[in-house]
Amino acid sequence: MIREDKDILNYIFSLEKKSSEYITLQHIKPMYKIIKQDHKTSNIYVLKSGITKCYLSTEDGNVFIQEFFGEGQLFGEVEAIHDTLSVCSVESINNVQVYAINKEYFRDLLATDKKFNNLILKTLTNKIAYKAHRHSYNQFNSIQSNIERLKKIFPELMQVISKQDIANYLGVTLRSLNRALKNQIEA
Amino acid sequence: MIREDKDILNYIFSLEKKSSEYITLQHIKPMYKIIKQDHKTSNIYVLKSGITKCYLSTEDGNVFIQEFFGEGQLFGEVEAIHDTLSVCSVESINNVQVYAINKEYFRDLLATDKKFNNLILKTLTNKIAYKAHRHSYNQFNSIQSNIERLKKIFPELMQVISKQDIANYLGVTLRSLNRALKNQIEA
DNA sequence: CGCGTAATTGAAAAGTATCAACACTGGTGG
DNA sequence: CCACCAGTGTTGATACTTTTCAATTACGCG
Repeated sequence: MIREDKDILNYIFSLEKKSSEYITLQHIKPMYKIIKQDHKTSNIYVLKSGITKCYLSTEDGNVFIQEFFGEGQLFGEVEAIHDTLSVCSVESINNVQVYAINKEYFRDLLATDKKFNNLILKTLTNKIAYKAHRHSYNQFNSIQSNIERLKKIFPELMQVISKQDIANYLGVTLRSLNRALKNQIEA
Repeated sequence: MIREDKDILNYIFSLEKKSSEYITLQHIKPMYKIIKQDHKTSNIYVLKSGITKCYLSTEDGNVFIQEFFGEGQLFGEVEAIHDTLSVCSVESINNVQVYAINKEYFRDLLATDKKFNNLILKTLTNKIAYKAHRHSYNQFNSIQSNIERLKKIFPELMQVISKQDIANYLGVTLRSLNRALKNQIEA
């Protein structure tokens, strides 16, 4: 559920020193919007520590959490490659450290650094495969089995992430989530 | 709903002549599995004409259609880049023509041909953005509005794609789809 | 014609959303 | 120190949506 990507993180770490003008480390408090949906982005980010949520808001005020990002996860890259306004918002959940990478520098790396290019390709395909499975699983399983699955792969779930966020991740109401949780205990 | 990708198609077309040993045009009948889930793949495909469906089957026999592919759409690339067994199955819906690209050649292109590399990056990010919006929309809207949306962006829907496939795309039962369609007419 | 696949429909059961009330917690100011 | 407030979490009752199960019809094709 909260994926990580050590390969990216290590690589960025190795770049950090020699490219300090393009890669800066930022310390961010909880509930800060690092990327705002439908806005222009000027950086690509790699999460060094903490957890963020990536979500999409609809016109009628609904929020759907696409994914929680863990260590090493990359975001803002879709916008940089595709040159569009931001697709999602990304917001810190706890205290977070991110490497902010200058967009032009990122594009440059992508064009000139084969190893980096390959890492990004892998990250993108990972994201695609992740989304495919996630959507499929969501559709066919009850709220209850979805929660059980989340708890299995991420036991600290309830301590770290608010109920509302979990509900928004599963695409259900908070009420339904609570009922499912209660039934689980009884069963 | 059925996306296309002329850029990829044109580029493959331009490569076809000089690389005929690695790129072959295949003519395929309806209901043929071009890629089988959980199997090794040896080609990457670009759809020249026709429509295919890309779907994921679950252990308990459910089928969830990720996407319908139209002209120029690429598939098998996730497996090639990531070097895994196939994530989804891809099956022809009508008569279909595909360019089958040798996997090694594809990787070679990706590493040496900057324009190609860039096209693939764009295609991957497109796919991610598409999936993000699709999943979100699916969650928050009733079956009825989902259908209305599909009909708007693809009016020939009902003539081209079976009801069962549409239901599997929306992640609902055929019964529910039929009820929604009937209500739509009455309203 | 007869067969298999696709499509349609009804009724009951299960799952979810909506609305609304109430409990718990950690801070803030009087 | 207590009262108050905002944010978060909990719970019940009811209405609505979707699935499940099952029966029937329509269609294309050898």
